[in-house]
Parts: sequence; C-alpha cells; structure tokens
Amino acid sequence: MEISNREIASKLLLISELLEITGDNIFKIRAFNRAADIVGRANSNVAVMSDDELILVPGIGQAIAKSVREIVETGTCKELEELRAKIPPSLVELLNLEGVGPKTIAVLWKKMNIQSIGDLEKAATGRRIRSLKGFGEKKEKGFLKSIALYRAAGGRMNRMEAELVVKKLEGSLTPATWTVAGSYRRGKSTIGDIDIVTTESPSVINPKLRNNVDEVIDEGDRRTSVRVMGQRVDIRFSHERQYGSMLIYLTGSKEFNIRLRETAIEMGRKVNEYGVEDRTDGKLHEFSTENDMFAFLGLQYIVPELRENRGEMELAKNFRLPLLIGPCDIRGDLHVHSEWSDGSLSLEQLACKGEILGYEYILCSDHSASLGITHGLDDKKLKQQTIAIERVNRAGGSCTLLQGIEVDILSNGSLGLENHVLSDLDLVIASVHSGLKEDRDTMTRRVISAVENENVDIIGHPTGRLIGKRSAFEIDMARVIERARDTGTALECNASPLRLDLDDTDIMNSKEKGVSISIGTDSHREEELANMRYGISIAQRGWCSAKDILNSLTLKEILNWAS
DNA sequence: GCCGTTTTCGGCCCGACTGTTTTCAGTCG
Repeated sequence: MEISNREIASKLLLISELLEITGDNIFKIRAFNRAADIVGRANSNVAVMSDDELILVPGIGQAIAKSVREIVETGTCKELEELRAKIPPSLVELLNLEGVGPKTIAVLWKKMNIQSIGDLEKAATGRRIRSLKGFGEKKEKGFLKSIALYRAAGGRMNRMEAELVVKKLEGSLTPATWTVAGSYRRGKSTIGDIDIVTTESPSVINPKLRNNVDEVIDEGDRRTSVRVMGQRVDIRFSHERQYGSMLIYLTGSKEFNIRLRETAIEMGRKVNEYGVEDRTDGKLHEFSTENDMFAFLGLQYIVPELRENRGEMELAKNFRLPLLIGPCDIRGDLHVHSEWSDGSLSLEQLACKGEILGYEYILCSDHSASLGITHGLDDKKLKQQTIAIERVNRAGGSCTLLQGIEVDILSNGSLGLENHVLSDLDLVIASVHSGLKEDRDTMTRRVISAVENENVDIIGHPTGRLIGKRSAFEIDMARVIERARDTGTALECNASPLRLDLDDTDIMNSKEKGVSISIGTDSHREEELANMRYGISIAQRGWCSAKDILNSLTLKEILNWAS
C-alpha cells in the first residue's frame, strides 16, 4: 500500500518540530518544515518519484530526499528515529500552546521532566514552575490560560465564523478606515486568526476595544491583540501614508512576505511593514496603496489570493501573472437544490433569483432517490420536474433553468439512477454521500467509475470534507484528476463555506492537467446563492482563469459542452 | 538542510510586545 503525500509530509513536519525542541539550527528546521509543505501540496505522488526526480524539486536536496525515500520504504527514517530516541514526541503537542515555544518546552522538560500538557498543568497548578530561573507567576498563570484555550478551541474558523468575528469588531472601528487582511483577505477556506489594519489612532481604538472584546491579549501603540468569540484578532495601527505596505505585510502569507523581502534584497532594498528602505542611505520610501509599493519594486500587482509563494513573484517580475476568474465571468450557478428535493426554493423562485444575480442559467440539481433522507427524485418525478422546468423557462425570464441531478455514487461505484434516465438531463453531477470510510483505493476506484460514466459531467464535492467537522475521505486525487482529464469530466469547486471542496491546491493541480472546474454553491436556501463569492476566491487561489471554469461558458456553450 | 548570472561556503526576512530582567530572550505574526 503506497504511502500518501500527506503522511510523508506529517513525518517531515514532526522532524522539524522535534529539531526545534532540541534547539537545532533554525535553517535546518525551516528546511524540513518547507519540505513538509512542498510534499503536502505536490501534484503527483511523491512515493513513486525516483531520487533524481525528488532532488529536482526546489527545497528538497540530497538529505531530505534520502529521508523521504526511507519513509516511503519503511514508514520512518533515521533522522526521525534518532530524534525520537532523544526526546519524547509527546512534547510536540506543547508547541500548540499560545506563548509556549521550543525554548520554554526544552527548559520545562529538562528541569522539571514535564512531558505533556497534563504534566504542565499539574506543575503550574502546584505553583512549582515559578521557582525556575526566568519563570514567574505571570508565566505560570499564562500556561494555565493557554491550556484552557487550547482545549476549548475548535481549530481554524470557516469563512462564515470568521465573518461573525469581524462583524463583532465593527462596533469598535470607523467605516472606511480599516481592512481585514491575513488569510481572510487571501480567500483561504479556513482562517486561523483575524488580522486588521486601521488608520485610526491607538488612543481611540484601544479604549473601545477594551470594552468590546472578551480579552485583551496585549496592547500597544503599533499593535493590539484581543480575543473575540474565542478567536485571536490582531490589529495593526498604520499611518495613511504607509497603509499600502502595512496591508501587504499583514495580508501575507508569511512565505510570500519572506519571498518579497528576498526580492527586495536582490535589488539592494529592505522591505518591512513601513515601506521600502534603501540599503545604502537608509531612506524609507512610503506607500499609501499596495499598488504603489508593488510598482516601486518593479512588480505587477499581485492579488491577495495569489500571495502564497507558489511562483507568483517570478511571474510578477515579468508582468506575466494570469488574468484570474472574477465575479463578472460567472454566467451561472452549477449546483442548486430546489424544493423538489431538500431545498427550500421553488423553480420559479430559482429562476427569479438567478435573474437578479445576472445569471444566464442555474443548474437545478436535486438529489437522486437513492439518498432516502432527502426526498430525492426518481425517474418518474424527474419527468414531472422536466415539464415544470419547461413551464418556468417558457415564461421568458432571462435566467434559464437547466435540469440536472446530483446523483449518488453508490458503494460499488454504480450510480443511483439508470443511465437512460441520466442521459435525458442537461447536466449530471455525481457525488459520494455514503460509505465515507472506505479505504483509499476503493474510494478512488468508486469515484473513477463515476468519472468514466459517459452521462456524468461533474463530480460533486470530490473529497467529501466538512470543514471543522469531517476530514476528507481517503482518495487519491491525482488519479481522479488524470481520469477526469481523459474523459473530459469536470470537477466541482463546491462553494459552500462548510465544504470549499475541491480546495485550492487540488484545483491548481486539475487546472494544470486541463480539467475544467465547475463552481456550484450547493444552495438549499436563498441566501446561500451568494456563496458563489467563496468559490470564486478558491478558484482564484487555484490560479484559474475564465477558460478553466465551466460556469464562464454561455448557456449555448455549456449545453454544447455537455452533449 | 538548501542553494548559487557575484558564491560550492556562507548566507538564509523583519519587527512588536511581554515577562523577567536591568539589557534581553522568547514568542508571535
């Protein structure tokens, strides 16, 4: 059984974490960390790559290639086993505690034999830590607080949760003086914390915040950190004339910022959140907009969604960044449920909402009958729906309803409806809704059977994840993507903020293979139709242009594509 | 550990805030 990229990446990450605690060379730590990241999002199976191929990957050299090879063959490697022999791996979990880093962990372990979060809690409760040199009462209390927070935290936020946190903060800020930066602005599917840049003065904001948040973590004239609804929020104060550089800095990503600073160094300049400094005379150039700063550095403007250090900097230097898909390119929604299955909107309402959104079409894709709980459609009901849809379309609105189905991919890889039924529909989405615990090979073959069915046009939410609730099922997306390319089947970017499935890296890999991406909101209620924006952000993060997105086709073109 | 149109050795992004200290280490983003 072949080991997945994810598993290899987790071993490399563990090595970097253990190296951190042993206090090894910071650059070696970063090398393993970076390699874990690279392997984790590689678009082909690292396990089957030869040593020569591995070494060609930027960020992987002789040593790490050797470790990867060992992991593929034996499940572990010498580097990892030597580290495990030196320090208890249970220490790694302590890195998750806020305010607890590798140095602290090493001291606590060596001086007090603290090996786990439980050990730390006991020692702090017993007031034993304050006796250590460099530790005091505040640190001890801080540990207990971090432990409580860690246990209560549900991990990263989905986009809706993040928006609620932002809404809560709006009361402390003046409109048009601030921007949410960070992973939120980059359009990521999950968000760790909220970053805000404001031009208002700290003397105005800080007192307001004290009254409006759960906790002030730290407070300063340049940065204040608070907790709102259990989530960390960092606010950076900026002069208007430096707003552009502060926004770039706080939007990140970290990897992008590092790359940007390296780029500046090559030009004899230094970048920080206040602007660009000339290395020779220390003169600071300030920028009120991001555009001005990119231009000053001789770079094309890079949209936040691309700022991940995935090659965008090199393209920006040559003004060759792709023109990404945007809201204006979207001509329709390709995954919507009506009241004919488990949705709440009637067909008339769907057409009407589509018209308001400026769509040429909406794909009405109710569930198939095999999924009992959602009152799915069978052959007979589908025929009735055909007539109902024709009636709505004849009424002459500007948004045409397409008739489709979201048919179940059953456990044996067959579909929930007969082929002769599916062939009558405009577009067919096939999705997995049951038997989610199958092993990797079985699940992959199941989905590929659907890909190979000539009536299937789109694979719905291909990895099945529910953000924060259920991880993706075991599936080899590299194989699915290859088959989808061969058969001309599209893969969905499900725009529900609870799914965002496929996510950016799989979309990027699909796009590179020439597989079309279909963005569908999977709406069951009216307000969910607006989730299209999340799907667009994810597609942008996957470097998609209009030509890569099925929904950018006109009504005529999409019918032609499907036939 | 990785990398190289200056380099195969010597670099590797940059700054804010806290706690425990009397000048700074550790952590974080």
